[in-house]
Amino acid sequence: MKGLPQISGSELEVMKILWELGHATSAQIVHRLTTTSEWKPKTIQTLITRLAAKGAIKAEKTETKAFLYSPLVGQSEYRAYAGKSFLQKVYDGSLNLMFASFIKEQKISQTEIDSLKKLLDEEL
Amino acid sequence: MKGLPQISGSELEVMKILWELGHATSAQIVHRLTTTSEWKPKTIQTLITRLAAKGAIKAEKTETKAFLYSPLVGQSEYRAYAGKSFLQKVYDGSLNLMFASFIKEQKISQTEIDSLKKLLDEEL
DNA sequence: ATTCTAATATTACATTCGTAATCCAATATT
DNA sequence: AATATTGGATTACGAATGTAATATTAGAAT
Repeated sequence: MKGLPQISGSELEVMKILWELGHATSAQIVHRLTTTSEWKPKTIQTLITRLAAKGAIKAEKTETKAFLYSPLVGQSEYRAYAGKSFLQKVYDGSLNLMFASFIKEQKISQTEIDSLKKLLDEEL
Repeated sequence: MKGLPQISGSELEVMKILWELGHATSAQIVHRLTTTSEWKPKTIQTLITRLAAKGAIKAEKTETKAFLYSPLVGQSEYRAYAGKSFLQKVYDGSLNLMFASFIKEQKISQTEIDSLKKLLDEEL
């Protein structure tokens, strides 16, 4: 049971794409991110490279020169870890406190409230 | 709508003490943190100084040489901001997704479930 | 008044992050 | 084959962070 590699905010945007697509070439990633962000292609390349160096994604050789990248860290795995860290860091681990805070701060619709209550009911 | 100063993880530990005590001298902060952490006094001093430089806390002159430090950023203010950022960054803003994730990941007791449902009911 | 001490201020230094640019090698094009 | 293009590797560089040490200065003690 090791700790996940540290994934920075910018890097996370790359991860999101890989989580969505399953795998992608750097050209695909660059294409997506240049339309949704202000990053230059080289910047995106750097993020990809760093993620690979950290072991958060793997780069597979293909017949062409381009690698095919895929996530080695799963999104829910990441979310669980990030959530736990956040909870610990900001709320000293108190889930209730955190929920209360979120419910108070974010305006939350009746439909959302209902669906959350349903979620809680299922949790038995 | 300001934009809170960026508070790092280590710095946050100092903030927590000030939030708890309302205000404190550096000696007090150092005392607390040297017992609960491995940090050297000088390290803690640095954190205090940086927080002051960032405008997260204020340093008031007293009759003695020591300053009295107090938070300029409130804990709930911080939590609201940190929570919103986390939600956006990790769940792309979906509160439901996040809650579902937390409920699934953290083992959550029946009492907690009940108290959360109560919270949701109050939210009308 | 002089010295000791404790608090603040200044400086340090490696790592990570954001944000790229340059260099190099392997295909695609002409 | 010669060249253009493109993907990957290497290098860049400042800001923030973690973690402190050294230097200075203002009160405390003698």
